[in-house]
Amino acid sequence: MENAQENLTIGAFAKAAGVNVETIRFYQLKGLLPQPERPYGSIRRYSGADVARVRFVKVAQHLGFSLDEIGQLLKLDDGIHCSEAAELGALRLADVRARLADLKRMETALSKLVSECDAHHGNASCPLIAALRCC
Amino acid sequence: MENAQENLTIGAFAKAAGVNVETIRFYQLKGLLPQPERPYGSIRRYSGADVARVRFVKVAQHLGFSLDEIGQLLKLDDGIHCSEAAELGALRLADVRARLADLKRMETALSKLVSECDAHHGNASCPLIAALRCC
DNA sequence: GTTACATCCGTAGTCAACTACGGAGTCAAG
DNA sequence: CTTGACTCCGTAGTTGACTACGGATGTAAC
Repeated sequence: MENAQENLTIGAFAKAAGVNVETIRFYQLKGLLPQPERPYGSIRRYSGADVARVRFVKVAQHLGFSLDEIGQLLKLDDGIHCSEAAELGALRLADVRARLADLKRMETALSKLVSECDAHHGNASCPLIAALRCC
Repeated sequence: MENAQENLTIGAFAKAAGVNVETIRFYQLKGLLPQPERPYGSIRRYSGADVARVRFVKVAQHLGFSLDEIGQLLKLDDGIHCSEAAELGALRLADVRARLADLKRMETALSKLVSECDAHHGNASCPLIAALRCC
């Protein structure tokens, strides 16, 4: 199944993967994609497996993994190094939770200030500016 | 009150504000700090008001404002442009909330995957890797 | 008055993840 | 067999918020 596309040129490959051609080349440079064979100084060809690999990268990125970490995950992509993968996932999770806590703090502070500003009518000084100035 | 430090050199100023000397100069370049007078080709001097200004920048940064936005806020720092400040704050708040939602989605997905990995003992393939591969 | 440290200033480098450019080579259609 | 699009490849630019460098000058202490 899903043997739809083989022998793609880099342009068709990029389109199939939903990224720019330049991104493909960038990923090759970074080692996230193999440099494909190039028979007799001609053009490189890509397969559905390559498309899947780029999708893997994009999904992982969406979960907060950096390209470096995704490179490590791709090395574990034999399915048998689950604990290593889980370890990377746990690191990411911790980071995501830390950022979440940070953003929640921002949200609390900002929404308080904005609503104070909205309620502010007199000639007292602006609560938002005052909050920034005082601390 | 708080007339503690006047006539600070840039080094003392940076220390008092908790940033590097280079950061001060960078802020001057960006227009966040005024270029102070320099009598007869000598050394610039800074006051407590400058320290307060840098603190303002740092507090605002912590709430998610970019340096550009902070520049705008500083222009409103007369306390009478509350609605403009509130508008900037509302923009930031919307952005913070969007990022919050994004991170929450990441958190949900990642924590599910990591706990599945932790519960994974057999020789089935790694849930995390599988999740990245399939989508 | 000399030494040692601070300041001045412009330019360049850092990080991540691309994006853009440009000149050459290759490929497919007509 | 030519035209026009695509590909190759290396290098450079982008964004934001700094950080580093380095030679010249100022300044404070002894």
